[in-house]
Amino acid sequence: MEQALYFTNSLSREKELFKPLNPPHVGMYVCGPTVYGPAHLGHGRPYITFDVLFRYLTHLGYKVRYVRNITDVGHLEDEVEGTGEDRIQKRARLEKLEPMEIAKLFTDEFHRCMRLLNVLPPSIEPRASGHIIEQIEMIKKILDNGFAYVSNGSVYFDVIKYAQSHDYGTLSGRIVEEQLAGAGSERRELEGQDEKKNPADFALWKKAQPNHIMRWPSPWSEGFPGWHIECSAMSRKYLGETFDIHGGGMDLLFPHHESEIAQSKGCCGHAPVRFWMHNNLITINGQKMGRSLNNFINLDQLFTGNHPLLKQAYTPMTIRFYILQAHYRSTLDFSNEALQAAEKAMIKLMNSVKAIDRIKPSAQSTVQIKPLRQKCYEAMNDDLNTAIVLSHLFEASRIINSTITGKEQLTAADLTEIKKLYDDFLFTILGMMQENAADDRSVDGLMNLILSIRQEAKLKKDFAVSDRIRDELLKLNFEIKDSKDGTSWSKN
RNA sequence: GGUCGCGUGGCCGAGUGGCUAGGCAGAGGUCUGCAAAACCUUGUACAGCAGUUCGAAUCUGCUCGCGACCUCCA
Repeated sequence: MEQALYFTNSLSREKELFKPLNPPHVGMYVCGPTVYGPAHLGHGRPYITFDVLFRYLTHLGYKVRYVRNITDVGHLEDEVEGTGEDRIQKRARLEKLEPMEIAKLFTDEFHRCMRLLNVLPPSIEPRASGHIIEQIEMIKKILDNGFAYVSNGSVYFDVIKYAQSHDYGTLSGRIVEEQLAGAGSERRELEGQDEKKNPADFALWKKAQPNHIMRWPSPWSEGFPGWHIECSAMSRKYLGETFDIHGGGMDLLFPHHESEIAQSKGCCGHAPVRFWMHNNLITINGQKMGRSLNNFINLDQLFTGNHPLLKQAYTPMTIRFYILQAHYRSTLDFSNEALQAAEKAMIKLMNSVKAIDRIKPSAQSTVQIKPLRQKCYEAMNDDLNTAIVLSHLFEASRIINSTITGKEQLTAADLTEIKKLYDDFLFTILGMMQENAADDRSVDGLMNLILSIRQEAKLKKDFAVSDRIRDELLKLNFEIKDSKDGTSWSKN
């Protein structure tokens, strides 16, 4: 099916029709995690957002190469304290672990969380530490082109020089002159600032301090790559000098992505990315959730409920649903109330999906099912509006439930249609999944036995027994529901 | 100070000129031995002020409030 997908290109700040460079192939790069700590809720959002984009593009028939990096080279821990100590190194020293051991630990942890959230693995997941050579090659080329200079063993990108022949700041709407004017009233004291010709310059290669463990040889010094160069080098290697989509959180727009553009142009002479996409941040009490603000809740803590701000545990699918209920370009505020509402809504939706099989087809349908599919496509095509897609799926849910209570009727064909709607949009594209799916057959058998005993008790009007069975099962998280047609159960 | 964005009914959260978003919570009802679920009904919402328009939550201006980023916190 041919669908015209529009999404907001951060470069123009407008919705643009997406056309890949080389259809049906799509190259997509998303900034991945730095693996020096556990992933928190704020990290969950971009990976879920771009997972949905990956899934949707794939669903539309594109051949997507999705590259998401792992940053494991570490950078400065705390420049304000002036220690210059590598973050990963600091953790390692504290916990007496090798830096790479830490990186491995949190990479595994990250993967585990992504799996639980049903985030598909990317096509390629390159590590920064495995692409030092590519980064050095790129820096060399930028130096050759005259857009960088060596200073005391470090290499800096020359923003002023670059801005004379190229647009700088187009992505973030910044003007070099204003940056240089030093308008910032409280400019921070940054380590290595005196090595730069200009405060606007940024590092491509940093010479390592003696206590810096993570280091690699280079033509300029033993050191490590600058903050931005890894994404440029790895995207170029796997997606080419120009590729379709680059995604990430809005907090990366400047300086990270702006620098990526400058580096790539400085190296190859043209812009690396055609469509930039940025998801908004998750806030808590109106403030950005982030490591630096120390107001984050780890994904694992959400899953276990083990955090002082959490009133209960939330399942991975609840988290995913909560994120999908908002549009990706809006901020999303954390609260227990919001998560609890999402949990209930999700369970309601999932229950009606399960209930489809209980419906007996009718000769005629009393409602139109077909239009829902096109409405879902329209919502996805309009800047990935997952919130609207969900509202249509709730409409389908209402139809299913009304059919069960006899208010509506559906033909076998429409039942198939509605099932396919959920398969495609809820499961395949939005990536939701049933969490407590039908365990195993022995539970089915046991439940059938117990429920038949309860049914006999009810027929004998022995409600003490029937209620006891129901209440005790509920304590074990098996919820049973009586209806005219019999009793159904679900595990919560 | 600069750049960008936000302010929607009790809560979360869609929506960019006229048509019910949706979810959660609340109220009433149907069903039911009770309960739960489900279904039906129910909401003076669009920060404030002024303007454009036949018509604005949606466009313009101003005011107030909040947030993100501002060069090495991915």
